[in-house]
Amino acid sequence: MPELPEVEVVRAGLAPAVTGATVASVTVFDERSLRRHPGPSEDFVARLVGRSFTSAVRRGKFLWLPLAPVSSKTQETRPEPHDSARFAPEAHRSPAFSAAPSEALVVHLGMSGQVLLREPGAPDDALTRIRIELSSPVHGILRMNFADQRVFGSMAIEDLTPTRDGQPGGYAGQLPVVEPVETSPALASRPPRSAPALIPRSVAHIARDPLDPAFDERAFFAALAKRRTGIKRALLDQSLISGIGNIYADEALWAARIHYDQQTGTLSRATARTLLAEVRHVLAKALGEGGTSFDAQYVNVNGASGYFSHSLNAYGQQGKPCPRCGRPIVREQFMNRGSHFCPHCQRLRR
DNA sequence: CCTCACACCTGGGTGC
DNA sequence: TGCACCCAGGTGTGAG
Repeated sequence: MPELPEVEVVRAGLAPAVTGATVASVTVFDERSLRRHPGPSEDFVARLVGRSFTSAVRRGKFLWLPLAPVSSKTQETRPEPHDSARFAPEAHRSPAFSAAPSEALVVHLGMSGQVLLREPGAPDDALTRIRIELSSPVHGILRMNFADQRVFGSMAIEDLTPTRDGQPGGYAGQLPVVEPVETSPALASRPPRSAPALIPRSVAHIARDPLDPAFDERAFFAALAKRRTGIKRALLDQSLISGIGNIYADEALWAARIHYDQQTGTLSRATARTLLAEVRHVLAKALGEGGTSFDAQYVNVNGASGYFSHSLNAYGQQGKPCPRCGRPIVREQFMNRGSHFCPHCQRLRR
C-alpha cells in the first residue's frame, strides 16, 4: 500500500504483533521480493530466524522492524512496554537495552504490497511472496504474509546508521501522554521520549515526511525555490518530502488550487506554506479514515479496506464536477501517470 | 549536481 | 469466449 497513510495503517497494525515477537521460520516463495536484500535468500532467512523485533518504525512510505541484538547468552525475549504507549524502544536508559539494534527488516510495499497477519495454518493469501512465522509472548504463533501482485515491493535486512540530524529515524507510535506532576516549562517543552536516531541505509536519503515533528520546513521551502521543475514532480520526489504519492499529490494540489506543472520557483512562500498545510491536512484526514482503497489491493494487516476513497476531490474524479466550482475535473497524462485537476481552479500562472 | 525517461512487474477491466 | 490493449497507489538508475 503505497502512500503514507496506507503504510502507517500497516505500521500501526503490525507494531503490537511484532514487538517482542521472535521469528520462528521464514519461507521465501519468490526471490524477486528480496531484490533489495544484499545477499541470497538463504542469507535473508538465516539472519532472521531466531531474532526478535523491537518495534515498527516508518518514514514516508518506508517501514522497518529493528532487530534486537543477538544475545550470546540467551535467546530469551525481554519484556517490553506495549507499543501503543511509547515511541521506539530506547537503547540507552535501562540496562535491558544496553545494546541498540544494529539492523532491521526493511519493508517497502511498492505499488501493490500488503503485509497480512494470519493465524497459523490459515490458507495463504493470494500472491504471498514471503511468509514469516512469529512467536509472540502476547499473541502466540502468528503468520506475517508479504503479498505483492506487481513485485515492486520488497523485504530486506539492512544495517541501521545514525540519522544526520540526530533526530529519531522515523515514527514508531504515539508518544505517551505523560504529564509530569510538577510541570516545569523546561520539562513541558521537551518530548517525554525519543525514538532511536537510527535509519536503514537504503532509507537514509529519503527526506522526513511532513507529519514528522523533525520535518525541516525551511529546507523544503528553500529546495522548492531552487528547483527548476513542476510542483507535482517535487511533491513526488521522496528526497525532498516523503510519503506523498500520486493520489495525495493531486488532492493537495487541488485543495491549494495549484496546477500540477506550476514551476516550483514561481510559488510564493505563502503559497508554499498553504500547499504544505494542505498536504498535511489530506494525509492526516486519510489516516483518520484508514487510508484510501479502491479494491482488495489496499488493506490493513487484517485485510480490511480504508474509506478515504469516498473523500477524494480530484484523484480519479475525471468528468465529475469539481466540488468547488462545479466544472468537470480533467485527467491528463503526466510523468507516465494520470494527473487529475480542475482546469478552472488550478490554472498555470507565469 | 540536477532533471527526466525508463525499467522493473502482474492482473483486472474494457472494448472489439 | 478470446484477446489485445490500457490502467494501476513507487523507486532506482543512468543518460544528457
